[in-house]
Amino acid sequence: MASKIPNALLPLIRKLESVTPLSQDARDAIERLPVRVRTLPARRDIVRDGDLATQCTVILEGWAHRYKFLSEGRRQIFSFHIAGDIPDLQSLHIPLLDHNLATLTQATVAFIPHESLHDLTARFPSIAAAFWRDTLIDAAIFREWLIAMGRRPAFEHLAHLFCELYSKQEAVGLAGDHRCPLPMTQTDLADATGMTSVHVNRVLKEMRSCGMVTLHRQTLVVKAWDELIRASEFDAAYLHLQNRVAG
Amino acid sequence: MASKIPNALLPLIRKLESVTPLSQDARDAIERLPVRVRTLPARRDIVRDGDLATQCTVILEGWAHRYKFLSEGRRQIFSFHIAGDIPDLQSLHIPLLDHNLATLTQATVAFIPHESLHDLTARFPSIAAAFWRDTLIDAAIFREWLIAMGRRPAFEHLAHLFCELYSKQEAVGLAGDHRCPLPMTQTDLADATGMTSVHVNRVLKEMRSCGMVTLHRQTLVVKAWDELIRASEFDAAYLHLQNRVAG
DNA sequence: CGCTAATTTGACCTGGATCAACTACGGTGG
DNA sequence: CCACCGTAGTTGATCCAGGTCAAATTAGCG
Repeated sequence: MASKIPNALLPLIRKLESVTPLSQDARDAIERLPVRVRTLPARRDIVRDGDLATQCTVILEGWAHRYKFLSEGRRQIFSFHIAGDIPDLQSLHIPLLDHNLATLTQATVAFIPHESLHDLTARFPSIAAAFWRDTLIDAAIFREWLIAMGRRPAFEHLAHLFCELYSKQEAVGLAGDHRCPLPMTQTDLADATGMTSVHVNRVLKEMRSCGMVTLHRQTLVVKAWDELIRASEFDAAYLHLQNRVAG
Repeated sequence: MASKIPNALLPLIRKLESVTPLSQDARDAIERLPVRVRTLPARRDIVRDGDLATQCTVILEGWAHRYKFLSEGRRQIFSFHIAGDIPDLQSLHIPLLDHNLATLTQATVAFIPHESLHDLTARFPSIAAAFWRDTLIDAAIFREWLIAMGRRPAFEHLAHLFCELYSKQEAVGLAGDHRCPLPMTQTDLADATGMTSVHVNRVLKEMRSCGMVTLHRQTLVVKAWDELIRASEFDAAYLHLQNRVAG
């Protein structure tokens, strides 16, 4: 089932361009990367804590997430990923994984050998820079999550997360009109925000009842974007998008 | 006062080598970087949220920290930095700062122009890789802080932070014998862990009274390292140190 | 239609926040 | 050398955001 699919990596190119300009040469080189494409069921681990990675994963369609388990079944989710993301790009320079990467929904992913990526970045410093930049934005998002965890109450925290996930999708053309897919369960949201699923549920109820946001059937609908931004003190600057979200 | 000081960047080399092996050529090239060395008082901002950076900062002596303010005086600290660290290395590829970098104690720092660093990384891919790797470890530490914020109770959270700060110092020869400098106030610890200084104080009291750790006069003394590790489920793997902490 | 996972709700509890003193200590100026 | 002052640390009393536990209710889905 290994195959080269023309333009399979288009989502990756679109994602990189949402964050860094690319030359035509660079785009072509990315499209010529050897890829192994797979479609995985929901909630399937892709790489695990402790693995030694030899390839990177590009999400082509669907959602993925990174997480880690602690004792007594506690779980922390670090990030959610959409088409175009390379959630384990870091394994290129730190092959020993310190957390898990798994699908969230059914997802189509492409695997690219580290070797090919090392070769690509050696030939195209601009792509190396774009990749590095991508991992730095990843870190910027972690910092924003840290703020939310440490200093924002539950309502603002969730509101902030919704702004982020909407903006990220909007930047690659997967969202618009103040609505977007959001296929995670309330338990996932809880493990991402350090709350309880019960409390997530109550906060969502409050958001619904104050007419700000609804989350139903895997779809987020923002009824009052400006208010949501204001309530969560969201500033998209940390996402370092090329084309800033209009509002 | 701008000057080239021979071996001024030795702490940087030592730090990089704690995390990646370097060739003699690479070490020499780093030592030849043009640096502007300054000694700054405690609590002095180095670069600020919103600045466009044109240089990177190497900590040569003393401590620094990164943080961000929210409304109503809330503050979140993201990281603490010691000799050898380049806390704003990311500005090399994302010049627009999304947080503040400041000294914590009086500190001696070296500034290196982005230009020189771009030139260096172009000539030495191995150094580029080491730098990239360093920013990735930075991100790994953020993930660990996220876990602590989201899923660890206060005692374990602080214990984990102490393990991390001890290990990081131990790796570059700044700590040993289960004791190390820790010059932050209880308010700083609170803003790093998402707690209140009052609660930090009570947790420290508990740690003291159960004979695990004392923190007095800017010095951390770990009385029961194994217990501390166990209590906080600390696993130094995420620091990706070359010479793993013995215990 | 039946089974399982996800959401929702209620009752109650607690870790950590808040508020308000009070104490210890390293300067610093007289 | 000491009196004074500002910062940091300590403590007690009280409160509440969010956790815990348990039981419905609902939504998907084969």
